[in-house]
Amino acid sequence: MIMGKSHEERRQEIIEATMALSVEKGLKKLTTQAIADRVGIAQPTIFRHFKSRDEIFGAVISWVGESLFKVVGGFFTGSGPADERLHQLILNQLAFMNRQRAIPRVLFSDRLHLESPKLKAVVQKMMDGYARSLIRLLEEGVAEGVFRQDLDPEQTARYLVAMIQGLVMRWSVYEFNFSLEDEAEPLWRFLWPSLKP
Amino acid sequence: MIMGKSHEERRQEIIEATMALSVEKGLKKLTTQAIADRVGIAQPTIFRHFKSRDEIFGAVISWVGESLFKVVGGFFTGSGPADERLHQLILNQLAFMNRQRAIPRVLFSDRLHLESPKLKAVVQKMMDGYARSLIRLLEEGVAEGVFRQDLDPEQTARYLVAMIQGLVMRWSVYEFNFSLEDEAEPLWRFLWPSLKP
DNA sequence: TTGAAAAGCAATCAATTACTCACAAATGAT
DNA sequence: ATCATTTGTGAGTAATTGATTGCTTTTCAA
Repeated sequence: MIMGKSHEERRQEIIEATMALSVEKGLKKLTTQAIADRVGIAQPTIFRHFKSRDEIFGAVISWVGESLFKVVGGFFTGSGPADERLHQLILNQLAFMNRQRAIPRVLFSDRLHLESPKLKAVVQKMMDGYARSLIRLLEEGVAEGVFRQDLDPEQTARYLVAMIQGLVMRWSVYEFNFSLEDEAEPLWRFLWPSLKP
Repeated sequence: MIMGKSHEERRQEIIEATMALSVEKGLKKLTTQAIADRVGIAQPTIFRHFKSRDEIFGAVISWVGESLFKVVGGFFTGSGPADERLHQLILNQLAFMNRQRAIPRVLFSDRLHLESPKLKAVVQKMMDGYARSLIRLLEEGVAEGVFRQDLDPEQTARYLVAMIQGLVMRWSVYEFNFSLEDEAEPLWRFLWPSLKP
């Protein structure tokens, strides 16, 4: 019997295996057995490190959310003109998702939402926080005069989130067969006329 | 034993029960037992009318797709200025989805896509046909001069689809707690600056 | 060195669920 | 009216899968 890993190391291995499998196989085949096989441990050992299957997904969601916030958080509160920060935000967010393919499979999955009200609440809380930061950024831009004066920040934030989420879902459905990162600049050029003063 | 219904009637009942349940409970609880209970028949009777569970979903997808095309098809090929047709298309499509809540739960569900390659192909074929019609409409608008001359029809079609799909997914995740139809006009006003000449 | 705690596993449970089968009841064309 | 076809059902099967249990092995601090 090999027991090289500590509790925390194993937890992280399980989280990473879960994300990798969500990309490769989708959530249907994401059984505790499949995760255990991927990690190289027996299926019941999973439950030494997580109380339940849902707890694994919860940990994955938290990990992804924190990673995403590390990447884009700076643009919400950083200095510089709001339009340029929004531009960079979209660029960096799509580039991050381009690397972290588990995001659409786990975070944007309607499956998790409808199966587990608890996980749904976790995701919604994250999304709401993201939306609030985006609204603030848009408000700053309107005040600075770099966006349309009659721009509705809440509405615009909804549309921006919807657009990005729709794009990412499409990218996921098409098996990631195009570069999400390369889509960022054209998207910004398309959106800019609706934002500019 | 009551056997009032013909084969076709039962099939339709099963399709409608499946759609209703997808709205109420999501796909997780969408078992053949639940469908049978809803229709008021025994669970094995389901399999007198459908060869498999996937065949039910296939029938639902086809039915929804045909219904949607009946509503929006006219705007693709109709007469009149392309910008006004696009405007009406978005209005009518969101109004239709506002009534047919099963669409995001079934058609836009990543679950079906990843679970059944066959159903995924059916949905993608429908989506591709929709996108092609939209591209043609945009091309006509550019030729008419009612849209920007440097507008890229394929790219714009992708963005429009992504935006609508993102909005509808959000609406579904939030349990349909706002009117999708009321979102259509503001959405059009937001998008128009990116389309107009 | 040692012994309690942690990490591992084989075996198994319990629940779920799509699907089958043998047979009964209803239907409808002749 | 009759009987072949269709529609229906209760009972059961096989497969999947999250989670438990009892026991073994490894780890590591005292």
